[in-house]
Amino acid sequence: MTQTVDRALVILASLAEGPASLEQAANRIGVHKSTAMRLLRTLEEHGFVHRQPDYRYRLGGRLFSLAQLALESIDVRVVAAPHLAALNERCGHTVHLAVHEDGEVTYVDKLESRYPVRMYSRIGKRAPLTASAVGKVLLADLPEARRREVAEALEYPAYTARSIRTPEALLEELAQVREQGWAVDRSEYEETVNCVAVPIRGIDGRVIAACSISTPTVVAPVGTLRRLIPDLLDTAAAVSLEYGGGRG
Amino acid sequence: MTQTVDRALVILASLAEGPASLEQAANRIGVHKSTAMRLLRTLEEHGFVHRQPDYRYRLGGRLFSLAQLALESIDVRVVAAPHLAALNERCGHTVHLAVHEDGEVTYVDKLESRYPVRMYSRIGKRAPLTASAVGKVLLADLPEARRREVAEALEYPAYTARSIRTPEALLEELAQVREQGWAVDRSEYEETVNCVAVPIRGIDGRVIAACSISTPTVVAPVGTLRRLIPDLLDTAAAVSLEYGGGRG
DNA sequence: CTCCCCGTTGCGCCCAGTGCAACGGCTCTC
DNA sequence: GAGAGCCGTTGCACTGGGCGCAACGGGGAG
Repeated sequence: MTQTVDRALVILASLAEGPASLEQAANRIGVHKSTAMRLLRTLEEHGFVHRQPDYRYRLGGRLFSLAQLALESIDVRVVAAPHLAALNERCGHTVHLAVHEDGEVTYVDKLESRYPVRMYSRIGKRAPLTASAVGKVLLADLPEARRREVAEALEYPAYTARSIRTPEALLEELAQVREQGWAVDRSEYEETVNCVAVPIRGIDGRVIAACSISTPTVVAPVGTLRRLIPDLLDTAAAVSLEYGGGRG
Repeated sequence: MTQTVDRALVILASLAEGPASLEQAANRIGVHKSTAMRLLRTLEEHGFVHRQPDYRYRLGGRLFSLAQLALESIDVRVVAAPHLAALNERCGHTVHLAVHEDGEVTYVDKLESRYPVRMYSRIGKRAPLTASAVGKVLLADLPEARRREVAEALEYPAYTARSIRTPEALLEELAQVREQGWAVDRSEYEETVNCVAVPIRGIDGRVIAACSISTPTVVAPVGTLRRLIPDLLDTAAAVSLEYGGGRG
């Protein structure tokens, strides 16, 4: 679109192949060296390229700080919304989007079931990490040490007869979740609700959110819910991909 | 320097504060929204910004791939050279710059001692990881698991009477190196040579190279060498800082 | 000392980037 | 349901700024 910016970005990308002198850089994008110099100077002023003592240019530290900030500033909800809507359209059940926040699960988005019997929840509602499918998915991705630390610190109330009651049991289940790539909640929080969840991953591969389908036990037994996992996984994959900007 | 590129980079940096609509972005840098749009489009074509489903712009995945590539393409030698020269000027001893390569240490730069009795070495020379101060520094930064793995795989020849002979002894010493931030070699490779080394860190904090001062034992005992450590640490810090592009 | 290489700078041309204004799809309101 | 307002998009004419050229200068090699 705009020629100048276009050239500047091409020259920046070309530096990814390795440091270059002024003339090399100019040749790479086919412009006069004076033009390349002005572009590189501007990039340098902003820290996107760095000048080595031998006068060659290389990629600069600003790229790192920006990449770091980008990870934090991205809003998952917006990216996920249409995909969740499509999933909800297909299966008709309650769909949730949740993130890990202060030792609890927070539901940041929700689409209502089309079935007459619905489970209660709302956006902003919080749930225990120990007794929800989304909680397990979010915990399972933590590094081994941190996972153990969190598991030890959590409380394990008996929400139902099936609730997980010990750190050991939780860690064992998390290992399984890591392996199979999805988690299930069989009436572990509310007696009448089952749930399956899958991870949504950020650009760096880390889990940033979890996406789930929840159903009252009277509407769908766990077996029925399991058959929805492929669709759920596809949805999460689509969100992860788009969230990554297609590149990365 | 060039107005267009300058504006594009400012708009890019402003997105680090969070996603923005077209008008917000235009206001942030004080240009007409049509101008901002052209800039953002160009940035988008190159993947530096990404458009969310709600039409807002956020930082794009290209930043991550570039940041990744930058880590690999940076040439430590060029950045370190003047600092090493200054260090050599001050202390008069042999100064080395070394990196970890294929299970050995490779000296990538060297400045000669001003003393008549000199140790032998040259750029490109390789040395064992187990019996050199630079080797210990480079090993000490590896993650725990990888460190143990490498330690197990290495050989432990008796270069001298003081050479480290077992993985256990090496790992114990590496723990100390991690703690104190520098490593020493007391005639462990060559009977007549002592050496102290410190790490040079990349933008991500990982050790990318090691810098050392080596002396024949007849010129300086270990005690004398230890007094040079602060200067050595300052030198390494200066290199690390410049290597990071001043930002990051 | 001269030559050569490469980064730097001043200059004039003209193209490309800019701001304006009109368009259109969308949502909210009455 | 019509109107209003918001915001992204597009076509256009102007001119400012980006462009290539050519000359300068410093450092290294022969």
